Amino acid sequence: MNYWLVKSEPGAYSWDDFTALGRDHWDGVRNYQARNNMMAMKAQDRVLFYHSVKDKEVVGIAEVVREHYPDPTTDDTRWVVVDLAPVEKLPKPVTLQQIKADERLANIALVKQSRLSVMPIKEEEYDIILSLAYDK
DNA sequence: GCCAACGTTGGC
DNA sequence: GCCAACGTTGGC
Repeated sequence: MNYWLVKSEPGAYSWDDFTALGRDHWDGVRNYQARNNMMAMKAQDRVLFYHSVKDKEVVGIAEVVREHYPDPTTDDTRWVVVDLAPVEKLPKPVTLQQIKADERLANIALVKQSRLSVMPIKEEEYDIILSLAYDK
């Protein structure tokens, strides 16, 4: 089991949009590093759903339900999508501020590489983020 | 709304 | 193959 974090601007595509659909393909990734991360995703991997720009917080957990396949929104064969389904909404969103304030999370890509939209998360880091979501 | 960081493109 | 110009992302 691997762990990931994906970003979306809530104005463009929010957690609520995602849960309303129940399942959706994650399209529009046009960055090689992010694409490579998606290609490494396996069914059942856990994916943190992060709202960028406006909220700047992790809002929910999703699950990979279909591994990568060609992006149906483009003819360009370089790009792929995965299918994700919501698992649960976090009882309390974990803000970027909280993540930055926690020294155990100092090395996650969300902080180090702010422009990457699909990134791997270590299991320990995933656990820490969930503990922040559930403890407070 | 601004701008820093960074990825991509294209001229040479 | 280098690098300047340009576009985009996302935090502030």
